[in-house]
Amino acid sequence: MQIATWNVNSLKVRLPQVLDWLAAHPIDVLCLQETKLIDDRFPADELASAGYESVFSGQPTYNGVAILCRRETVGAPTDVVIGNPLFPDEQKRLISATVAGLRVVCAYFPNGQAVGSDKYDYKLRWIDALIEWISPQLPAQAPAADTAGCPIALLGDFNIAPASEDVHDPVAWNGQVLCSDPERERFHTLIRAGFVDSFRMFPQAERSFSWWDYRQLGFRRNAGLRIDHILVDRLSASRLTGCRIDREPRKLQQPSDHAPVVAELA
DNA sequence: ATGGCCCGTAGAACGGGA
Repeated sequence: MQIATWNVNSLKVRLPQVLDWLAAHPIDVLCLQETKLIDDRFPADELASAGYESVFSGQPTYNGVAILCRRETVGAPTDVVIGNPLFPDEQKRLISATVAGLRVVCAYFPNGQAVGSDKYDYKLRWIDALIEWISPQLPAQAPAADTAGCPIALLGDFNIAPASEDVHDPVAWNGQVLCSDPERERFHTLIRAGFVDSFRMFPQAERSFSWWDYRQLGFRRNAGLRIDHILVDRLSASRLTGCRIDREPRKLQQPSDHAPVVAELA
């Protein structure tokens, strides 16, 4: 089973690339962020024709998330939850559903704009509420515990580069938004709670990133950040057979500034 | 040189992204 996440920066613009990518890769579950589409305009029919059932939560202009499920292999998503019940929010950044026994949480973390700004404060509060909401959904790690949840994966654009190795220029980015200690502490709180960073379960090339600035020839210079992640519970992590960032879509004409991340579960 | 690009909403610039 292959699960993936991709911030498409407008699904209207990127739909042909998404369809091409899905046709070329056996992706079973694809989480999208920044669809930037109201629900009435979500291309559910085109995706269904391509074999994917989708659930989505959008708004005009900004944000928007979706989960796409390959009908033939995993069927339609069930038990859909929009947003975080612990954090009422006008911004559409969170959707979760159960797919073939896996709880899939698709998240578009706030950007935060600048350390100390109101948006940064919102980002930290949003993440705190996510942690409070999702931690109890993790399967119990003690074998005797009777509160075990189902396997769970948290995929999305976290807007956090967890460590200096995830940053093309750690000195320039030191303490900046996406790299600040409070953000990284929250990422590690998720790890301590029982999530595993799929990407770091496997050997990876140095300077592996998932986002590159459109400006300054960011992609050509590999001046990027690794901010898109696939976290899975520890038991599911033992089923991982690989995790990779697919840079190919970033090379296309009119690309998203993010590349998709893919993890494979046995 | 603190901005360069891209997207949506506009129907010109501007907010937002990261």
